[in-house]
Amino acid sequence: MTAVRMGADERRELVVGAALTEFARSGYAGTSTEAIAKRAGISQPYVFRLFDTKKDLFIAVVTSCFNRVYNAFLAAADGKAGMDAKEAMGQAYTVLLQDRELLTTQMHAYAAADDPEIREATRNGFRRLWLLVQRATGLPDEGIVEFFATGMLINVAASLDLPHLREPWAQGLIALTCPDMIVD
Amino acid sequence: MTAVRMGADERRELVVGAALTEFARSGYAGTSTEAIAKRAGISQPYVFRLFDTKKDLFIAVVTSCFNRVYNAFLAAADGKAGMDAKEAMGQAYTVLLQDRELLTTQMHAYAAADDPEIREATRNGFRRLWLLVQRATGLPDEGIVEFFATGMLINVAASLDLPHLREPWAQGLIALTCPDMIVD
DNA sequence: CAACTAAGTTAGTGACCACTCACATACTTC
DNA sequence: GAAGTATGTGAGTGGTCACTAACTTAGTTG
Repeated sequence: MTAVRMGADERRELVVGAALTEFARSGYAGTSTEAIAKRAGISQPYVFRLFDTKKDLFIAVVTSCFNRVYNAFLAAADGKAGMDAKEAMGQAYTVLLQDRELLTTQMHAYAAADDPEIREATRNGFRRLWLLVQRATGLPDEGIVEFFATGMLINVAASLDLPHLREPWAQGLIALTCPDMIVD
Repeated sequence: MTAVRMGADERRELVVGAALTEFARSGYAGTSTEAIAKRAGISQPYVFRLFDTKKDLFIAVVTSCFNRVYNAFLAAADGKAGMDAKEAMGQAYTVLLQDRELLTTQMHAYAAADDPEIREATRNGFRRLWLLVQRATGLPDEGIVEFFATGMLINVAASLDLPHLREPWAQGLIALTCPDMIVD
């Protein structure tokens, strides 16, 4: 059986999407290239023609995640400044996080950052975001720190699936950081 | 060759310590029980006599991490309340984080929380901390959220090794969240 | 249509890994 | 000192995994 023929770049994007789903669930070390290939609908060796190593693929996935956040922030802050821009970007983040894969992959990237190449890719994504928020809001460091600190707490809350945990402390946390995630 | 004989409980603690080091570096899926056994100075099969599964061992490690933080917070807040208690616990956290293993293991626990058993253990640790901080400070939810949000940003910053990154944005982040981690 | 290139596959391979089994050796207790 | 129990090991085992080699098929171009 042969997959429908496709340009390599297009196929690569498709594989990155499949890999995102798998890496989000099981992390870098816990995901097999076989699982990714199956989800992408291609043979497993072909993954290695498109990406030299599993690590390269993981880095491509992480980079793509950060890019999506970057673009969403950029669009949200367009024409705004100061607290207006900050709030717009915060809002944009909670919308993005409806896609839990984006978020868990981010956590896996931080966790896997012991590896130098993965660390550098993750750093680059994070730095680009930081500088963007700084530029778009013009706020002092305290404001940027608060923005990202809240974001990271949201990530952890989602990792632990707190929105589905019917306990007051968890509901309070969600209500204050990302009310959009409340389920009922 | 046979290891010096030891009570099972004592040996278990020793293995948890060795496993902490290995899991911190490579995460749950990325760490082999062989590596843990080697570090602990025992045979690999004996790991499985002490802990039924690799997952059980990982959970023991995660639980032990949270317990260490819990005890440190408890001691720091002793006899204090309100912002005093909060500051004391924040200070205690930055001291704890001199041990990077504690912190990276935490990140690995969040990342591995897709597994239900690991998620529950991690949740339990997090909840215990949250309720302790709430009780010890008596602050409203906003204050607790801010405390943990900052903590999570510190975790990420340490994962990305930002203290060693000589860039202004990173140094600013560190200076505002955990100045104790500045290296020079 | 022949020569070439790009897309994709099948069939491995060597290494590793969680976990098991059967056995050995040291303490304890009566 | 014999019997029992807890601590520990050596030698597998079935399965998985990242990655490779060699081949096929589909477009493309002169």
